[in-house]
Amino acid sequence: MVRLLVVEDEARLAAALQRGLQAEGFAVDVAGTGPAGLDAARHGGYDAMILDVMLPGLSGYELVRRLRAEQHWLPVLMLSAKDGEYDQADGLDCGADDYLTKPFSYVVLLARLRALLRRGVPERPTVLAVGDLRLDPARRRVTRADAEVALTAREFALLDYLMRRPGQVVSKIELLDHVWDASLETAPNAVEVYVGYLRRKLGRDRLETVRGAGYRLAT
Amino acid sequence: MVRLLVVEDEARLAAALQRGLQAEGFAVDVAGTGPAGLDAARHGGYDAMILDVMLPGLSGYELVRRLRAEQHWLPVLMLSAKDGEYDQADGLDCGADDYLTKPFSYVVLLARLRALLRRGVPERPTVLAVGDLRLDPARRRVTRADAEVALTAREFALLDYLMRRPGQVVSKIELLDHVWDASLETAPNAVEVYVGYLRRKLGRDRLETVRGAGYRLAT
DNA sequence: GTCGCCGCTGTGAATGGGCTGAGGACGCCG
DNA sequence: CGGCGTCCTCAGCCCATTCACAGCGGCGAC
Repeated sequence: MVRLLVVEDEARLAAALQRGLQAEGFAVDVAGTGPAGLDAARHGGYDAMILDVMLPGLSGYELVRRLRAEQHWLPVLMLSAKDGEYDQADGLDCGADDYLTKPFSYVVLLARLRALLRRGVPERPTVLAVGDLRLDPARRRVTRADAEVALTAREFALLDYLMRRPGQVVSKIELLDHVWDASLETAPNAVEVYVGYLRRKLGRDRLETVRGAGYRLAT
Repeated sequence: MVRLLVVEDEARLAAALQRGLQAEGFAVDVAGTGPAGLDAARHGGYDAMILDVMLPGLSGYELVRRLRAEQHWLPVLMLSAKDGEYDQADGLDCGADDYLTKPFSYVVLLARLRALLRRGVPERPTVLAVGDLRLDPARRRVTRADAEVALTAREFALLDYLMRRPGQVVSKIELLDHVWDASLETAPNAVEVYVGYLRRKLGRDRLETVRGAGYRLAT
């Protein structure tokens, strides 16, 4: 018997999901708020969780983040309204395993869910490694050629974001949106400043400037 | 029917153990690597595990540590090569229940195993150890370099939580959720205060502050 | 070469995260 | 009731961190 947890505050959608999934032979529990969902996920012994992003009390992002911080590797399929306010990378970054944009097809949901269950418990997210750089999100440690590098919170967040996209060009705007608080109005120069800090600590040639486009982490 | 799990990569020894123990009336499964052993131990419903220290993929120490961190209290009998690289205390500290040094007598193995099974599932986790700190959850005692340290209930709970995640950064929010009553609205400053108390009692450098992220127990 | 723009960096100010001493609230025990 | 131990809030301090600013340097267009 495969046990699922659905965390969704919209009662009609929650009920529809529950009925549909039960018809497929799953055992389904529903939680209607973020805190209730977090608690159930912690202690309920579920095989997977379907999680809405917009939730009262605690956002889906925050919920997954906390779950992962506590070493729970329950597979998570995230549902988001496609209002563009949040984007896909956000969900995956904070520890979800797959992602669907509302409105979604029920068949697609089922297929993704089955894929997730087949994959089983995601192996513990390993340290991120690019070249001789390592970044361990849980221990919040960064090493370069096995030597520890001390980073401030902002530097760490920036490097984290770049290391999840090695070789890709990331624009300053994108970095401001994701590494800095989106609401806060910060000058793009701040990104330049922090890239400068990272270059000093990690070596000049790790972070390439792509003039007019953004930055790229050398692979 | 008593079910045993043998985790041992040396095929000849594994086979010998399996035959011998089956002759004694046990049901015996064998896993040949650390990860396979961990997985079997988690889900296999065994009554006890015989575990080699040197394993491909995941050491025996690490295997037990993870198992205990997940609140599995399966009795574990550990086997180590006596090359002195690891010592007995290591094995016991990380959560094994008994210990044998290779080469061992089969009769002794059997006797220890029977003792372990008779004792039943250890009622509580064994002593948590990090550096020269020991914390015994059952007896509610903490020692530092063999000297007892008196802690209040809250201090104890906080240290307990941190010692189950050595080296990892734990945020104040997470601590409030787990060490304090989640429902209760407590200011994050309370965490700072109690970290201060622990530092006074345990030594200044045991608890590292990771600014903007949380705290980390030095390993 | 010249010009303009983009990015880099040293300086310094404001912020706010974290630490601590003081003390109030509460429960327990004599 | 008074003393004691524990829990937790509060306010003030310290200083690492963050970021704006402004001047400089270099790249690319022409």
